[in-house]
Amino acid sequence: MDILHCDLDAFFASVEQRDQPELKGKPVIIGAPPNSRGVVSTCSYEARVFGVRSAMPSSQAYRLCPQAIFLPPDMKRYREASQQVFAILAEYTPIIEALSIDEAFLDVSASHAIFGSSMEIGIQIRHRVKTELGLNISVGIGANKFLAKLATNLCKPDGIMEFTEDMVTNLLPTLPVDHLWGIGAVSTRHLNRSGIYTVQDLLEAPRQLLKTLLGSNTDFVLDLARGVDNRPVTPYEEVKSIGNELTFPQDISDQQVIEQVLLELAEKVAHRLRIAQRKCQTVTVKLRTPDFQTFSRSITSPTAIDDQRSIFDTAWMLYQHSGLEGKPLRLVGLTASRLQDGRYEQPSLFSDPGQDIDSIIYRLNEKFTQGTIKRAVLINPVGHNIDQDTVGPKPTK
DNA sequence: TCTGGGGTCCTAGGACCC
DNA sequence: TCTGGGGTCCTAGGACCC
Repeated sequence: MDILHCDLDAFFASVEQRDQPELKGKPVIIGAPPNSRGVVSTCSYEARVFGVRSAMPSSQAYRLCPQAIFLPPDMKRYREASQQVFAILAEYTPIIEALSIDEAFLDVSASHAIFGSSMEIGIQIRHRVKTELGLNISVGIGANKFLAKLATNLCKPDGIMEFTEDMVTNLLPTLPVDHLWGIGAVSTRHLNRSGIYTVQDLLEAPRQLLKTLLGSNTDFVLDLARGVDNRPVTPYEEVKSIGNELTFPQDISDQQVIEQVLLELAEKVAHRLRIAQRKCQTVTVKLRTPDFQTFSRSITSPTAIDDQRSIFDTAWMLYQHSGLEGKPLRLVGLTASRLQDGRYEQPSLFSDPGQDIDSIIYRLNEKFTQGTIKRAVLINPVGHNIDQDTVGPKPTK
């Protein structure tokens, strides 16, 4: 029982209710406004009573709870609060794995001599986060990550629970299959169609059937179903991709607008690459049509890049060869992957004058505030010569 | 009802090489 | 003249997580 899973309750909404006392006790929804195409990011428990949930379209949330107070996310404040919480967690063990801004695993196996049992540590953490930061944090305790997280999910909100050996035997088998890590909406539907609803059903199902339903995930899921999870708590993992995307208020087919959006996305991605001291070899453009079909076009080059100009030029070229040029789109995204160490000059066959300019813009923006200086929209995307066959097939629909 | 934005991992087919 | 087998890389799509 050495793994703790700590999860802040309705985090964004709780920060707002803490800082604006007039919101206490009221349904608060953090996310996109109800008349937009966006979704709910987080909502207070007062809003959940009405059936409002994370990831639900804001328009639907409004229909369920018209009296709710809708607020846009203030990520800067949430990040500050998150850092304060993580500072408390770090006092109990150095082995912390952040799952997101409001969730973490702690390996406390070496912390008992100083801080007591896992339950005692959990109680201390909850007390301190509550009294020092005014936030509720739920804590699950288990022999491994999966059981600890399961405990949190069962004791939320504002709870603490240890998932005991006895619960592995008597409670885990009775839970619905979607409580298992990696079993989402699609797998649940497939399993249910085959008469598999609970963890016990899954354990009794023919292995061959599970293989066809779950593929390579089968062994991992069967382990979880028995309460086995050997994944270690990993404090740091190198980021593998950096991307930004944008859903438009209305569908856009004007190529000049798409160009401008790609330029802005390229600026954001390039800036984040530099912060992370990374360069990318692969650029991917994501396009979503009004019927919600999503297409991607990517290209990998032997030269790693991190400047806005090169990223934009590549993205624009991919868009122009996507087969969706001039078609209405509801979303455009841009992702950099195959990341390399960006601290050293990458060998290149060609010199790129744009890179120097971007370095200057970057440093100036670092020195003042980000976005003060921007590259003007004078980039001529022509000049790239790409073999059509290397871009991939055009969408058939 | 009408679907965000940030990610990770997996699969399958084709190109290409030996 | 009618066609191997293995391995790796790239690309596109999709499931899943928070």
